Amino acid sequence: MQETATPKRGGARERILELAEAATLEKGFGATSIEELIAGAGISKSGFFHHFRDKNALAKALIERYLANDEVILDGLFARGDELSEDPLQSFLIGLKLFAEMLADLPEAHPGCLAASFVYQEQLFDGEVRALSRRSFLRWRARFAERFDAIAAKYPPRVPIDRAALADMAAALIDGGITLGKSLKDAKILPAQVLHFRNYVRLLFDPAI
Amino acid sequence: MQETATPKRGGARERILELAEAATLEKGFGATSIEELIAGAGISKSGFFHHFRDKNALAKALIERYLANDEVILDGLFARGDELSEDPLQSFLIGLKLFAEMLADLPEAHPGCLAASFVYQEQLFDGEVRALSRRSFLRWRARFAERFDAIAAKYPPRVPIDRAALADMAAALIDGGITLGKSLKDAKILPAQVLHFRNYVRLLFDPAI
DNA sequence: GGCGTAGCTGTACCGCAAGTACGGTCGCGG
DNA sequence: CCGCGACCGTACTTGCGGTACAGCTACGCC
Repeated sequence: MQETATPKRGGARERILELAEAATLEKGFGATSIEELIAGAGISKSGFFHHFRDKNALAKALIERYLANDEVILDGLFARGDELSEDPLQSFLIGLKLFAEMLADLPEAHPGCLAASFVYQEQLFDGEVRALSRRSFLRWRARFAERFDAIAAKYPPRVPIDRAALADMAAALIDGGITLGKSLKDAKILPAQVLHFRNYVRLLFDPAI
Repeated sequence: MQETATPKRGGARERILELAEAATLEKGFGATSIEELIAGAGISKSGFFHHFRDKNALAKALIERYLANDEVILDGLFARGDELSEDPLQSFLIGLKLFAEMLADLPEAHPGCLAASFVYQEQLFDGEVRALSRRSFLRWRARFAERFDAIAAKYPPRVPIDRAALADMAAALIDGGITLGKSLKDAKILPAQVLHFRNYVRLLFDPAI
């Protein structure tokens, strides 16, 4: 974690993205000025516009980075769940628990969901940005729905359910949990909601309960 | 739906709030310019600042109006649930169903949750605005938790639950459902999520399932 | 009937942030 | 040594939030 005191040549783009992500999650994209970013990154305004055509391009790069990173993390957790159990239900429940634990272990509250924060907040994003988060949501829906299919095939659900809606529930709960936690400044809300979702899945499928 | 062609004297404040709410939910508060509001409302810039000290005051008035309106609507639905059944669980389930039906009957997708849209998006709001939505969340948590107490007293839950976290789940699901519905432009997501919450409550408490 | 006040209009101006334009500099690989 | 990518510097335009005043009008109230 080297300080930006040294205006090291090269890598300015990465520094900008880092600063912009933190600032956006803290106070919103609109409230994050280019001037504050270039001051923090130690580059000039021309330097900024050399890397990003305009603020919109920054938003796009930001969310691409964010979504890719999220995907790696979550994939890792559920892959670990698959390693620890062959049962589709158990491995999914393990994945959820690992996720909740990871969230609970964050020193502060989860900084926020960039994708969600961009859903509100300006049309500006010429549709490209919205399309990006849209596709990301759909990918998660498909991925979760697939797991629910495998689970339902082995454990008939207690009540009939719509796999897509159940997958959406995870996304909605995570997003809403982040928002709620942010508003109430309570880091425990988000992991608690993930565990509630886990509990719901158990009540739906787990015959042992 | 009368056009604002007639610059009717009086009521400009109300017109501003109406326009500002729609614009904020569509593209964000930051992207909503005062100039576009006064153009739409047919008043001058001085007129705007006569009603609102600054943009922050507009945000505050906006969210006050929004939260009060929400409260009236939701209270009405759950009061109706209480009328239709004396059983705490049943009346709550009825309230949730009425809520889901109301959401499903909206011609378009729910326009969005102002409280949530203000959680991200600028520190600007001198804390007053954040405090408002914060208190609103806490009030809902208390109100729902009370109902869960009554329900749990009569129907012991299938698994131990935290009443506050369960109340938060409703808020998180609604907020996340709105966001998801907005992003995917699918009006059915939100009511589906409310019904999922209802389903969870049933699985937790209803002995008949 | 005079008087204040709410609800505006109009004009002029400031500061800041986004974005444009364009020329110059430095280091590195071919 | 040439070009190109990664910048720096300066200067300028535009739009928006916000300030500062001066004035106008309809309505309610003592």
